[in-house]
Amino acid sequence: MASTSDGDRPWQSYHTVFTNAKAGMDGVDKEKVQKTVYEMSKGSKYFENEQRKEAFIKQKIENLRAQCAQITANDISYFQTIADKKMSELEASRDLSKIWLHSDMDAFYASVETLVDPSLNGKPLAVGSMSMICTANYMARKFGVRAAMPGFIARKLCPELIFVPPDFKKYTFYSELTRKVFPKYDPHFIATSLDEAYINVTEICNERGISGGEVAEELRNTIYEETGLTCSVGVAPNRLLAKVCSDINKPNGQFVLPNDRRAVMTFISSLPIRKIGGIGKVTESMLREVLGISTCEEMVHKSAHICALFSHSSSDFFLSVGLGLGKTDTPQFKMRKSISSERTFSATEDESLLYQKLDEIAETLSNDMHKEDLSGRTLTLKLKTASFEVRTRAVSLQKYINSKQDILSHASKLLKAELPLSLRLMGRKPCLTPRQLLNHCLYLEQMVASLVYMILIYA
DNA sequence: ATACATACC
DNA sequence: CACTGGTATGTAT
Repeated sequence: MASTSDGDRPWQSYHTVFTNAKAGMDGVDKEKVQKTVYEMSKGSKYFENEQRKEAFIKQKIENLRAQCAQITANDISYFQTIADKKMSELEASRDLSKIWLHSDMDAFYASVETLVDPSLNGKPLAVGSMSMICTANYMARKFGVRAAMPGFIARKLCPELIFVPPDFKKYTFYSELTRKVFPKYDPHFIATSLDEAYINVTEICNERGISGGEVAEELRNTIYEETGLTCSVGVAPNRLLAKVCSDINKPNGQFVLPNDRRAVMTFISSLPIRKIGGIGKVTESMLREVLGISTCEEMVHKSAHICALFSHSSSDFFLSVGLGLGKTDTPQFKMRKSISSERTFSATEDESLLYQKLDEIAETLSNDMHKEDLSGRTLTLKLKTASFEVRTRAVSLQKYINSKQDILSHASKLLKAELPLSLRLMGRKPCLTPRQLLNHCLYLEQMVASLVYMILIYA
């Protein structure tokens, strides 16, 4: 376990997400990046909060381990029966008749900025600020700079790094250009963000008698002609696998996984679970440290343990991943379930300033809701303290609301109720720790059933 | 229904 | 100096 002591290399135990294998990060000196990120973060409030979160996750893993140790041979045979039944049901649902593309623009925001200002060409570029980077171009990634990294750390890793502030109008414009291409291949394509989409090309392939790979080639060329931007594409029998595939030959590349069960199983057999959308840092650690699972195939090997330790929805998901399954249908209509607005500002203990911030957020939220003719009846206030601790407080109302005044009055009540509480929490160390609120955010949430009601009112 | 955590871009 | 913002979903109570 402890083959190296943290005393010698403390940065090794700081589990940032910044050193994961990611497209364009091949030749990066991970040790150096890890060390720099650690050095820049250590001692900060943010860092301390991360340590707290890590300790919590470690505890969760310990609990799971203990649970795992209690499982008897009898239990295992019982859960193996459950797992086998689940897997045969899943297997029966396997659909290899569809060909899905996942299209993913390469370093999208950075590429758009370079397209608009060619003088940026050939330079390491980050879109974002000293606080946060949205996207880094491939040259910057060579230094370990990447999305979700704070800019001041990125500049340490790459002093030449050029920063460009985000301009979502531009990205939306180019996103719309790409979205004019997709319908030629699938009128019901699914856009998941400004730079990503799923395209069902089954019919086009049949009509024109060409392969998914050929469609992908053509689509990438068309997107380049229409936008001047490159993208990468994955081709696979389902959306989950197509997404994994689009990352394989990034940038400006594609990868085809044929519609063949053997090919899928071979692909899955060595695929690290972290490559799967929905399996992040925490889930990866849990599965690896409790059950020794690191590849998708091992989900099947440990299926009994998975069913014994995890909920139905989790175990169903893990087993389907182990079998290389994913969604193959096009959901008819995706309705939004929530709308939110949040803003980070420098920590303050001034209550009138907090109410002023709340006012601004309520205004933004109300405007956003009116744009889409939405209203909701569950309002959530989100607060982040100066120590990065996040709290949420919610109320469900009798009526649906969307006016600034309604939002503000209910949110203010929620905030008011918190202010003495944060004072009490800090009560142990009087004067020294003011009730600072770094950040507060406002959510208006809508229940699924409520949305139907809303449409009746507003549509 | 509420609170909190995880994940994705 | 400086660690986002928007949405969905899972887990626990």
